[in-house]
Amino acid sequence: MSRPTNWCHSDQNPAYRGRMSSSPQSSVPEIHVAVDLIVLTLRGGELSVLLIQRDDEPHKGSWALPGGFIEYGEDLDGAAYRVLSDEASLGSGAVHLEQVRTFGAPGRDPRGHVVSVAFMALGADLPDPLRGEDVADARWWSIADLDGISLAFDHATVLEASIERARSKLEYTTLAVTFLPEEFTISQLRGVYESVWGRSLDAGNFHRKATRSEGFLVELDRHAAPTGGRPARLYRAGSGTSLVPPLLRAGD
Amino acid sequence: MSRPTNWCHSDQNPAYRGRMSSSPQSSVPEIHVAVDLIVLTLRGGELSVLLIQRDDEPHKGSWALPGGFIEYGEDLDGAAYRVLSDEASLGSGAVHLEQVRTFGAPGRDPRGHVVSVAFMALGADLPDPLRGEDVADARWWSIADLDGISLAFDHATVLEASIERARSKLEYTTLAVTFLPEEFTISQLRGVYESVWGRSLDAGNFHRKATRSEGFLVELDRHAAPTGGRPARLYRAGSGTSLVPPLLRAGD
DNA sequence: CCAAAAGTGTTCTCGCTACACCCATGT
DNA sequence: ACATGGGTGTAGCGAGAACACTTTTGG
Repeated sequence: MSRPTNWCHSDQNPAYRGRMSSSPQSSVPEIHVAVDLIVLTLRGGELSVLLIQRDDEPHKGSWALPGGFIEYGEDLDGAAYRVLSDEASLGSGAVHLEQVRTFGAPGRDPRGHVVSVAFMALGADLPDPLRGEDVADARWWSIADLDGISLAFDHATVLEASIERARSKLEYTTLAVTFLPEEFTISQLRGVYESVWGRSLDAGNFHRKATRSEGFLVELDRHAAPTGGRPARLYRAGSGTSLVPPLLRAGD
Repeated sequence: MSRPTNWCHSDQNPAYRGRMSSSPQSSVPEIHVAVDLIVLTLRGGELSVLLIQRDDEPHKGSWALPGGFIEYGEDLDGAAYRVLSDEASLGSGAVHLEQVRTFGAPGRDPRGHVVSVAFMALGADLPDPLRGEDVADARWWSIADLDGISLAFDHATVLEASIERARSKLEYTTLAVTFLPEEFTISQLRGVYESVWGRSLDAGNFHRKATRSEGFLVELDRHAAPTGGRPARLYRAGSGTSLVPPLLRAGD
């Protein structure tokens, strides 16, 4: 990373010299680094996000994304997993974690300059959150129900960017399986696409495209319990990560 | 931003309380925030990146990406533009700037924990860099010539991620025009795709697809000076940003 | 007239859509 | 039997690839 060449302040700010001592003598306030988590799952066929109601100023009473500061020496992913486990009681095996973008406008947090790395976490049927400290409430929100709600900080923007990222990645990656349990049917997989994209897909065509994408699915010998019709074959996720050809959402 | 809810350290570290005072009393060293720039342009039909040869430890003598620390209160984009102007003498009008990803592994800089936001900057026929302070050398490298070279820090990874991002975005956005001057011909545009993707494209088919993509190009009444054949019509960039249908690189 | 680059036309193929149709189960 | 969801077959359409062909310039 960094500091490739002329360190902009290397000759002005002692904090940037040598081994980066921990206490700069200057009175310049520090920039803080945080992670924000956009935890997405499907609840009853609805794409849903985990939000927390703030119990402190600023934005007291507003709904916000879970997040927290990064500790010195901690990996970005590690911090995201820690927040996930602290605030959503989710182990690292249960979710797919992926960096979305970093937000660092100086005015986004009224208390100071906070640079926040947004992480998207996708999981299958995640449990109801435990209420953490300093939290008035915590619960899953269906994306559709968030229309009139205004989120704290710039979290509406962050959430919007993450959802669009997820929608887009379903097209050309095998990301959809992260919304499902270990074993699943093609119908369940189609349900993921329909829920995330908000449109219905032709069952027959979807079946063909999904089963023919190299590396997407592994066929099992078992079938799911029937739900009023022919029992569906079970599959698990294949080893591939990219979907060729892609599964496009374009066609109206 | 953030700090949505239970601030992980809000009750332990005074720096995270109230208005975020600038001088924590604890002895925990600070995390520093930097930007790294992947400046890409076309030089003689070759996709090229601006690198700087380090004049200080660590990695003294190695080639690295230009970069610098973010100042308190400074926007991420603003910091990127500042580094661009300081180290590459490029004004903000000349380039397209876009965030790629943030790298924050604690061991990536031996001097301390530096979280670095990578920005990709694309421009048309950018000038040779001026040599900044603390820089042994600075020059354009053709991507192809970098094969055996090992870059400082984790910059090889950062560069690789950026190039793949650029290649991919040419498919479904109008990003290619940022590599060209204000007015250009379809052949020049095709040359961008060929250089970045490293493969040749059918001139006729490309012409049709480019001119028929809504919002991609604006046709001008003038023509370029002929180069041994029929003079090519001039175009300038249209107002659209996404390319529908996309221009895929898949075929062979 | 010839070479070379800019554009246009044409054919073939392949993937997707729509929808008909058969399969396997519960009631 | 019939309803319901799982899965396959198939005709038609539309976009891309390959390449022939026309246009417009310079030598």
